[in-house]
Amino acid sequence: MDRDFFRQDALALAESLIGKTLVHRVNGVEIAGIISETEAYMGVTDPACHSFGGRRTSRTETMYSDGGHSYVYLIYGMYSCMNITANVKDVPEAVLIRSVLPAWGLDLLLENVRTANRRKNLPESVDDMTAAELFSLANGPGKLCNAFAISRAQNGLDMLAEDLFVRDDGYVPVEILRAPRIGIDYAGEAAAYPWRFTAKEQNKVPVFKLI
DNA sequence: AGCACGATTGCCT
DNA sequence: GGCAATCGTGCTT
Repeated sequence: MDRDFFRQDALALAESLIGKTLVHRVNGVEIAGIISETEAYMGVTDPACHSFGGRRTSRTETMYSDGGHSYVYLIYGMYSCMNITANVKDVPEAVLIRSVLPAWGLDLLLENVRTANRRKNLPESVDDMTAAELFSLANGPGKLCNAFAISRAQNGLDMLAEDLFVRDDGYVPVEILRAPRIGIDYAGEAAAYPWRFTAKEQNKVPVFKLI
């Protein structure tokens, strides 16, 4: 991807990211998955967005960077949320990555999930997991950050560098569905805007065709 | 310095 | 379907 790809507004970027691959390189090992669910946060005019009304604090500072940087914050005191900044510098829009379909680096990904959930009885190997079981390891914003080892240590990274980035592996969603965003009931009428994008699922797994 | 609450998840009934 | 876990953030004092 190039810088212009990320300089779309958040609504366009959120849709464009469905089917792209999110990659995190940890100690030379690549964890990667196909993005299957996103939400657009449209900046100063969006009551659900952290930068609503131009709010600019130490937490929201990276939202004001140029398109294509990571914005990672902590939610509910226990989970990280991974966003990618949209639009140009000083226009604080972002796209929340809500779900990915794990595709590469599955051994390390499973190990990350096991480390974050020591009490749960998770499979020891990916070899005997179905696609639906693999999908369940990263099908939520907090879960995918655990699976990808993303925390606030990864806040503000340039997504055009080689640590945490997006690439196009040729997967195209069979169909993109739109729905209201999750967990923003406080946002008034904006809570009903269809600014969440999902890849259509069949048998509990998002479906892509390889071009 | 204090406080209310959240772009969530998993476990319980 | 309800609810607890858990703490940084932003706003008030």
